[in-house]
Amino acid sequence: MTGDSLSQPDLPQVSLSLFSHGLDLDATLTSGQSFSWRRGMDGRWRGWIEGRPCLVWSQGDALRAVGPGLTSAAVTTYFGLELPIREIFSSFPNDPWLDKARTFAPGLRILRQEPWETLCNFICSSLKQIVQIKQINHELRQVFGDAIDESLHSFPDASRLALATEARLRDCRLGFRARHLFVASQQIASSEISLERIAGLSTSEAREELMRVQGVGEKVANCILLFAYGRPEVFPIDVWVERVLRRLYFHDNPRVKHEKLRDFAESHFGPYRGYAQQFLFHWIRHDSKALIPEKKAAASRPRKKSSAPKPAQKAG
DNA sequence: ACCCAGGACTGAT
DNA sequence: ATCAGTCATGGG
Repeated sequence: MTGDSLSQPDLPQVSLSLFSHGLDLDATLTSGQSFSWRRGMDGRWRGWIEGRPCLVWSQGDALRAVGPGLTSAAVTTYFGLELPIREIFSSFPNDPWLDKARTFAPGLRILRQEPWETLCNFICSSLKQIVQIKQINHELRQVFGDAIDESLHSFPDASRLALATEARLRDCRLGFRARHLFVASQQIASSEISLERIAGLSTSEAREELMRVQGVGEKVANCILLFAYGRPEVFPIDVWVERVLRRLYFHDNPRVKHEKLRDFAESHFGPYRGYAQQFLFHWIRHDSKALIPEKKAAASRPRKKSSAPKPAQKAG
């Protein structure tokens, strides 16, 4: 079980120290975009960058990373350290809710992950909690991945999962998602759909192509575009984000349709609305005071600022 | 026991 | 084109 089937060539250990630009690892790695990082007792995170195992942690203003074959370019791209975060923030609208969300975790960033694993993670995300998606990711690695050591396994590629059976996938707690993941693996392994080609398409074309994959609808496609293909303008609306939009932005219109929420987000949150979405998502899931019951919310809703987000005047 | 979870697919209108 | 029903499973 050790040694002969290692997928990792024997690369030299690399230790990096990069300027973190305010990156908050804890917020970023617990914000429901990646599912393979685990925090050790020492607060350091063990996970994967470009298919290689590594250890990352914050040290003052530095982001430290250690792992075999690691490059500063890989770490920089993965954590989005090259992106103009000040410009992203200044592009946000004047919006008290978004301000609260951003203040709650200003170091939250959007990762640029591998498309295949991200595709699998979000196919498995349907009606699953984040802790369960992490469990499924771990299970898929243990059962189908290559062993780096006893408890560390790479994520299986599409051709590997395509050789499995739906029943064996189902054993990884996948439930009804087993068929989706199985068919998706075959679609990718057979090159019926090319994840590499999608990188060169426009966002709308890429979304259309991703939705040809079994188990990928609009929301999952948007998550893949945002968290793997670096498209900051997509705004995934899951049950939590929909809840925020309804309660905080459309309080006066309880029957507003999903389509209207999508159109509002497109026009309201600016060109980096994917980041706005992620701040809102992380805020409502981790701040117990973010979403309070409706009647109290109405009482404590900010009123002073006249430039508050328009709560969708009159559903047209 | 009950409700919910980073939804997608299907078949009936 | 919209719309309810259905799909497994585990956490709280």
